[in-house]
Amino acid sequence: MGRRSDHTREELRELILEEGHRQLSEVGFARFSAREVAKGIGYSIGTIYNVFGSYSALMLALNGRTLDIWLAFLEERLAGREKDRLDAAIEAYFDFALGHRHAWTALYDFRLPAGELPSESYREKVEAITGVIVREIAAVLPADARQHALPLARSLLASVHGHCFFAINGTFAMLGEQDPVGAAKARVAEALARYG
Amino acid sequence: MGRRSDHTREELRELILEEGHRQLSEVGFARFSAREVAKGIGYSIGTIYNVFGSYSALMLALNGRTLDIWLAFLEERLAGREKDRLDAAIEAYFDFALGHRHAWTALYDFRLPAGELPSESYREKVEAITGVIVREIAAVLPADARQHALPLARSLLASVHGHCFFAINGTFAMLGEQDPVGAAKARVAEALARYG
DNA sequence: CAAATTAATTGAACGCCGTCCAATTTTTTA
DNA sequence: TAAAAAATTGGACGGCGTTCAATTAATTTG
Repeated sequence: MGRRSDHTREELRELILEEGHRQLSEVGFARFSAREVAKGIGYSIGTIYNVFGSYSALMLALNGRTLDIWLAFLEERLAGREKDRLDAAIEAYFDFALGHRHAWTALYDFRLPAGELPSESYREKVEAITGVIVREIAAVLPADARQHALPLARSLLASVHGHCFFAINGTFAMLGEQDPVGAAKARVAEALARYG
Repeated sequence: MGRRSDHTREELRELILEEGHRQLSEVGFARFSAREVAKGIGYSIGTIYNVFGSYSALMLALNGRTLDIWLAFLEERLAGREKDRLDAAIEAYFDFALGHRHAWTALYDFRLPAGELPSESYREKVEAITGVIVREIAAVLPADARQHALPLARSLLASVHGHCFFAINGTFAMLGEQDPVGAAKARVAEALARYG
């Protein structure tokens, strides 16, 4: 088969990302393959390479999509919430990771080959999620401590991430921890307590 | 070539682990291959399978070796230290991860296929490292708060892990965090302050 | 000591993978 | 309508984990 006009380049890109994310969510990073995505949309492997150029570019785009979904999920959980917004954000972190286990895990399992850098748009997505946490932390800090919101947000994100990661990869189960979410909330509360 | 007697089964196991860990540390998990290890020790791929049975069993043994080295590293850093032992442990966490980047990363990049469980000996190694932290936390807690040492240790390990992970995978760099170790120490100190 | 048995080792074969690219076909341009 | 450009294919390549029949050496048995 030669040139087709079933889809524009943009449609094709969207088709691949849609099917790719579906498959990634289903089989997980270790079993994910670009060839299988091509099969799934009825195109050949070569077409994936036409559109994305490489496996890492595809993975980065898929992880970008996960970040998009994650951000939307987080904002939705916070929307309209009056009290305990940070706790809600922590719960959302865990719920998203547990509910999209494979996609979430792929965010960290996939590493760019040495020398390659994440695109600007990928960085923006990561920063957008961080931005939500910065905003929520700033909101609970006393006015004279607001300048600590960004460093605190980065650090508390790391703490929550560690708890979530151990919950998902089995480390906590191995060590007998039964309430990872509660532990994460406690650590965040202690950090904030310092600023009165 | 048929049966040889160059090495006993135990020697062969050790040979494979030695070379495997060397290669894993050099090329990282994504590029690591059992075939290449076989080449490295002058045996065929079949022999690796005779000794370990599968790729996951080999990886688990290699990660077990990393945990052994990590535990020894941690204990050595703490040996003879009088003050700020927990801070020293946190520094050791980061220093080990940074100094053995590929091996440390492989501990988390490699996931057992669904259904397989880590061996008892692997669990013991993880618990041994946790045990060090439990001990150090218990030592700084007031006597009437000692029962919190284990849950606190699990949780603070997760926090420190999150910081270390973000330091190594580039998330912190992306977000402008310049002092991951300092942030981790601050979070741990705040958690302990509560029992102060 | 010789013959039979057991154990270890090999490497080709299989079906995957990411990657590349010459050939083909359609669309667009001239 | 002819020429140029763009898109799509799928075979080829070298790699991977895994399996296993064949081979060879060590060990046991008679």
